[in-house]
Amino acid sequence: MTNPADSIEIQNVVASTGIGQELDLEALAEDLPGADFNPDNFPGLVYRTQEPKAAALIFRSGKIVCTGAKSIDDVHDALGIIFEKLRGLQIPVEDDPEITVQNIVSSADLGHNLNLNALAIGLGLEDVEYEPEQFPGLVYRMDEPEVVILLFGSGKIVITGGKRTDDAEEAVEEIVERIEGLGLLG
Amino acid sequence: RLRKWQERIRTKDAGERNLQFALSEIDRMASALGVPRSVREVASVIYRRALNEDLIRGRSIEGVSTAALYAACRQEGIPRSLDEVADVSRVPQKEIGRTYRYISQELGLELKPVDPKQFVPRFASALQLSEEVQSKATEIIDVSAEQGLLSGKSPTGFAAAAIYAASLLCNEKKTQREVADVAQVTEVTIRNRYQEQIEAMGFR
DNA sequence: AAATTACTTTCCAAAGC
DNA sequence: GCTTTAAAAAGTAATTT
Repeated sequence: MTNPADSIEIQNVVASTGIGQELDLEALAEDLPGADFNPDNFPGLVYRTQEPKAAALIFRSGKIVCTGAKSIDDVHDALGIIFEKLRGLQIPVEDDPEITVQNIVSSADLGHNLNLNALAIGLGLEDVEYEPEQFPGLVYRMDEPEVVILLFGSGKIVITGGKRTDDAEEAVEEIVERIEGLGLLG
Repeated sequence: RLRKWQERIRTKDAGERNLQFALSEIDRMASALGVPRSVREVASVIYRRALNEDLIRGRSIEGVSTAALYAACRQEGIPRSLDEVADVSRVPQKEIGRTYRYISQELGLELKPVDPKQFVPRFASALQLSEEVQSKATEIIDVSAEQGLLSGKSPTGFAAAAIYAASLLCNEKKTQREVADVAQVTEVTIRNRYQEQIEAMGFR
């Protein structure tokens, strides 16, 4: 018996921070090789780090959004690289900018096929969105922890909306408990 | 005070005009889809409820009208696919789906997932297939759904494959292309669902 | 007819329209 | 609301080989 919680893999971490300094993005786009800046499309400058792989959106206000990292450590490493790059360009960056994790996307496997039709009714149609004509996954909004879970017929799931690593773990335990309680887990 | 009173009249008038427009649009789309008058009335009730609950704000009247009609068809057990509804609407399919999910949630419609079997009579008659093919298709849907093959699958594609399979079994063959056209799915989808369903039925 | 690419859904922050 | 960024799940669709 493998525990579904052990199958959890973090797929993406979204975090925000700021250097406490206004930026001239036009100039930065020139000085940062590989930077994408299209102010007509989007006000942020896009910069990608290779190792760890992540993408940062850098704004005129000095605020930064980091996404695509596979762990919270990777978020710190990727942002650390960006902070150093900016310092190298003579841009003053706060000593330890506060980094706030905004969202963690994880995947997991419940290990059994799911009858999504029965699950939609069992979990309660008021908390569920299941429209297989539009998307194959069942969308379940959980109250505690406050996350959104996408459940698929294969038993694979996606947990998103949480800010702590523990959220995914608690969510998996809770959803397994609920599905078992309904007698709908293999 | 007077200004506020005038404003109220103005919004009420606008609301009335908009309601009239919405109801005429529901009527127009319902006619184009060939749904019975009872469904139009259900759609009208849903639209009025959405209006009373102030769900139209930030959304187009057309979008809410179409979503109300889509919901009404489902509620009455004679669903139309989003593709079919989009064909007679002025708003894109994506917006209809998003608006439907919103009003469905807010009004607490709690509609169950669409049952593929509900498409069988309409698709089969469009293909001029017999009653025998219809009941065979229904049986195929029941058996394969019981074996868990339905989870996550599009109800139109599932129904289309069952109809295709049933037409073969009853010697009233329709091509995958013919079935795909009435169900608005691709031949690839029919082929994929067909293989699974045949297996589930114990054929082949 | 198989492979590839791309789009559907969920989450979140950022600045500005 | 929208715009952009990232990532997974699985189904469907449009292209390409």
